[in-house]
Amino acid sequence: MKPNNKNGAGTRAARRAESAPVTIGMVARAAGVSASTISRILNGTAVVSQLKTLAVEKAVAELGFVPNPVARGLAGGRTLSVGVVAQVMDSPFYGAALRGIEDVLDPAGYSPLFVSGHWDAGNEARCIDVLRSRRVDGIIVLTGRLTDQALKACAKNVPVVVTGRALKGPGLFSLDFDNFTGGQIATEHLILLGHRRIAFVNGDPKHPDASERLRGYRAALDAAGIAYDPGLVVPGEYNEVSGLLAVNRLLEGQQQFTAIFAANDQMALGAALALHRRSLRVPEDISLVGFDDLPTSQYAIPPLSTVRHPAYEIGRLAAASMLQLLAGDKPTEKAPAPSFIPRESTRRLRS
Amino acid sequence: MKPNNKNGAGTRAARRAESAPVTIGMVARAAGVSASTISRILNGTAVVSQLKTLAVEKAVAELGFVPNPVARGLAGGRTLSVGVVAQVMDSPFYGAALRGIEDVLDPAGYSPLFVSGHWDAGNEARCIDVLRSRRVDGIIVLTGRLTDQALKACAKNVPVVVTGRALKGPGLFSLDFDNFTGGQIATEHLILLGHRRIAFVNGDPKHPDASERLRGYRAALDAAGIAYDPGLVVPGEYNEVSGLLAVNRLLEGQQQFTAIFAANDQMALGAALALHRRSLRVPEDISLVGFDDLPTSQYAIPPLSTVRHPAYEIGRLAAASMLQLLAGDKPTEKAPAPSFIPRESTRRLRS
DNA sequence: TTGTATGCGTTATCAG
DNA sequence: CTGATAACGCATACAA
Repeated sequence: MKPNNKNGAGTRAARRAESAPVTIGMVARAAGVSASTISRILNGTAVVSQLKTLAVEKAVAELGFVPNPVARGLAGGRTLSVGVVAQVMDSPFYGAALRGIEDVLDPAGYSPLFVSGHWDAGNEARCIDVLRSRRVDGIIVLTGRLTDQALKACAKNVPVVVTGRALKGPGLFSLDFDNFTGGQIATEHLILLGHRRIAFVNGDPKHPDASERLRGYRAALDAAGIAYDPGLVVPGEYNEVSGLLAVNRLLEGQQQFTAIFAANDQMALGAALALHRRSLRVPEDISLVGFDDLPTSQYAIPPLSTVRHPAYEIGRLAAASMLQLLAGDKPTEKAPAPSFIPRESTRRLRS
Repeated sequence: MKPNNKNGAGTRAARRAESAPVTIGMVARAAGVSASTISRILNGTAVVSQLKTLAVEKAVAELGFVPNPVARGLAGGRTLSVGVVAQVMDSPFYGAALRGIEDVLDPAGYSPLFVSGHWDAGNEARCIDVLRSRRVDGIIVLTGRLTDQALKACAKNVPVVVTGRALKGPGLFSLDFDNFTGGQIATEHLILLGHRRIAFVNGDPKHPDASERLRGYRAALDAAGIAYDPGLVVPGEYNEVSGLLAVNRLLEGQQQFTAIFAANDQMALGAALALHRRSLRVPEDISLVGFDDLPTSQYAIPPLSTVRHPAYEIGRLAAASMLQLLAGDKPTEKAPAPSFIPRESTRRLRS
């Protein structure tokens, strides 16, 4: 009989006092089986007799055994964690997506590991390294700036789900929101209300979304036979202050316009304030539409007409796809189509 | 010469193709030293000769060796990760705090592991179990609903930093924002402007913050010799719609008031919309102040006067405190004092 | 100062 | 179907 060190309190283990770090070995002894059997039962790796299964389940329950994910990660390669590369944690848009991801991953027993890329390809690459070093089972990239190539390379080693682009491949799944159509329907809405001089506040050109939304804007203009006027397109950076500045520039440039389409809600809100400062009323004097439908947009004054970009839902779908990939299945999720949410910031052009 | 299995592609390792999972052993061979030495150099556990140190550093750089946190966690007990119990990922307030935490933890080599408690004590307890099972080195709890006792118990096993309450102890540090004073200065501001009928939109009573802010409101009233009128205090839930509803209730209740103090900005924004719907202008007819100073509040129409509650900064401080705790030091950080940010939603009562 | 042996808690491999 | 036994990659006590 070999000496069993059941006395606990080993050198290092002692640090983590009482709080019962029950190990698989303890369960094994309690149930009168080997550790391998426990592992097999818990993971469904092989069939074991009813008898032992019951005994083990009982022991597990009584001792309150919880497998150590760290050890599990080292031994088996699975850590039951998936990395999420977001860009900025505190953007209302990403926040919702993260919640969606968490809501799906959690019930499946997976933990998300969030890291921020800060809209920088190099930084995103570093994030991926961190995640991989932590042995995440999969990586979700929320609309990053990494090259398609980098993503494909990454997918060779670990399942990848990416939003904001179309890019399928082995171990790689993408969920692409249709920003083009989004930009189009927003513009069409304004055109339908009689507007012809429609300004566009562009998003950060570094974001792939932005150019698509602009393309949609131009397509709608084209379809309505309205000439594209570059003077009506002003740059922005997807935040409130840039929307405010953009409208100031527009106004100072003596541009004539009756409506503004901002490439996201945050800029639209900034634009609204700029108009307010000049005593221009929305929508009486100027119609305004945004993009994203942030939770706060419906409480803006006036409530903002916008294109719904369901971040929470996209987060859920991305996580669900990852779960499929992890299970060895081929994901079939599809990003929801954009839809227009008319509220009170737009109105028919007075003729 | 023992057979060195340098051929790579072992049974399981094969799965993670190429992408160089450089191990400490490979560096050891390359540098001509033992693995222990590498470990010692990387962790500063012991003094090693300049010569070997240089050789190792060179090998590490050339091979691009990155210690595997998983293995490190199993062996040493440290995972270089700290758990963060937030409540709702997509609240603008928590978003900022999370960013602050990440910004401090990341340079220190620690990864945050975010989990959402959803304002439920039971759920928070479960979150802590998850975090502990993942062997995080420390836990940051952002204003949860756990009992002080539960927190103290937890701190026995792992360092804990908690915001939103005063609760020091061994391995336990707290960062308490002064909500009382915050409520007080907001109310004082309105009183100074000549307002005496000041409505208060309360926060979710389940949040500890809310009652403190209310207490501050009452204290300011008292100090100014204004009688407290329960009819002017209406319940809210810390979100926009509840602020809107609260004001509706106030208006329908035929209450007379010239100013509103909402216990957070989100409710203040909802309140603003409710007033707008009734054609009551802010601040001409009603003055409005919020609490938190969300990034969007300065772009509200009109820009919202509010109490600054620096979420990002608090996140940073919490993370910094955790780093101290982890280093064996006693944290000395202190939550910033609340300050009032006058903007355009308040004005002197016309006499 | 440095290398060797051992262990961390699981999973995977291989005999039975 | 089941139990030893060997990894997993690193940190540490121990010996040198």
